[in-house]
Amino acid sequence: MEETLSVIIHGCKLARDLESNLANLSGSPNVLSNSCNEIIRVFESAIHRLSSLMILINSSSSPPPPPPPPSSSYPPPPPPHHHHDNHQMAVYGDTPPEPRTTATSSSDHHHPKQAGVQEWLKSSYSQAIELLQAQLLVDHHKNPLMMEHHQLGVLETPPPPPLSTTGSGCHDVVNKILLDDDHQYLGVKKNMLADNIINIGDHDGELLAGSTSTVIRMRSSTSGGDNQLQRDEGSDSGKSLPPVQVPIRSRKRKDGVDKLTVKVAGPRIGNMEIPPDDGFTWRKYGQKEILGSTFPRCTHRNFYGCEAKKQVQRLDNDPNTFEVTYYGHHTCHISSSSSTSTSSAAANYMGGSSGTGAGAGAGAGATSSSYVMRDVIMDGTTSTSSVVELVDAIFNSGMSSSSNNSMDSIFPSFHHHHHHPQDNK
DNA sequence: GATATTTGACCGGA
DNA sequence: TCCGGTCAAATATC
Repeated sequence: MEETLSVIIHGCKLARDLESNLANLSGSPNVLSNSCNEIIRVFESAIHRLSSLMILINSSSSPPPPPPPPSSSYPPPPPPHHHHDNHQMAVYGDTPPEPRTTATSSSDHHHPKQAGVQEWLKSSYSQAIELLQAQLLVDHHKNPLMMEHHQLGVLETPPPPPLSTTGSGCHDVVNKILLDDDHQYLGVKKNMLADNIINIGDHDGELLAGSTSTVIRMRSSTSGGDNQLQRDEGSDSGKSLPPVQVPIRSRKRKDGVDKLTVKVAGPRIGNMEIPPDDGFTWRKYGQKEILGSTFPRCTHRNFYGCEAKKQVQRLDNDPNTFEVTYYGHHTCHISSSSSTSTSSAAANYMGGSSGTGAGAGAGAGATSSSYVMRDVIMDGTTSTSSVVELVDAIFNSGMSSSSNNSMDSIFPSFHHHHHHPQDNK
């Protein structure tokens, strides 16, 4: 029994560690995912031990032992629910509740704890992301520099090789994340990083990445100006961020909305004219020829009253790469059905998506985007949604292609909440 | 008909 | 004044 309790305690410890490092790991979705998996494994082990113990006790007609003490850090598992139900992670009570069904299954009743924990950790992915994002935002507000330090510290940044969109490089990054972040115990989940994700960084910053030097950067744009902090710890390990908070000046949108820029490799198959689907539903509302750019800049907005926007600019020097800049934050969880998505393995990145890229045919069907990446990073103080979603995107590289990638299946109700963009005006 | 994209025009910031 | 973001009517698709 003591051993079982120690397992439970270990699980609680892991959960607490995860909670305490949530902000720090916001840029390492793979680490988070593995942490969750580890926690699940630990508790599953505890459940199995307890089950065996109970069998022994029952066989000897002894009174059943008291239930294992619940984790003080993590709340009890949520009520039984359908696998695809989108319920909130109760542990992070600040996350807005999502619609959930009241469906219960017999299997859930058989192993409420196991099912609860697993469901909690596995089926609340989007919630976790949102949560993470909120947490990240809070911490980022507290100490932007430290956040960036964390972000950069997690990802080692070797000298960028020639820009490449091959997946192997991204996988290398994942490995680095796990190893460098001292979370080896979590293991390495390969093939998680979207191949399409080439770089995440400040819109005005230089390109940091190649496939093996992908960097997730968190930049602050709390104040205007271009004098933003340009630090790349990964590539220059000799530098260390000072423990003091230095004013960070970065470009801030005139309307005060922060932005997040990522570079996304275009699809390697299918229509290479459009960026991959980022998992959100976007509506293109503008296209502008930009001086000095070969390709026009497309502007997209999100539906559903969400204030998020994004701009998609194909790079002149690398037409297969799209620079996607996200503004604002998502207040929705909408996602396109990705019916036309090239769906790259790349994760669906931020909130919205879509697009059909320039020249794409219009039509309702076009709403599904082909951009592939989900939010990634926000470089602004008020930005809230992106970082997490980037994470989401990264993780979704493996998930998104699966049947449950369809956000529609997760948020079917959104189909009934379409709002014409004009409504938002 | 509903919904989404295209595209020229308008407007504001630098 | 130029550049770029947004608007909104026209157009396309389902």
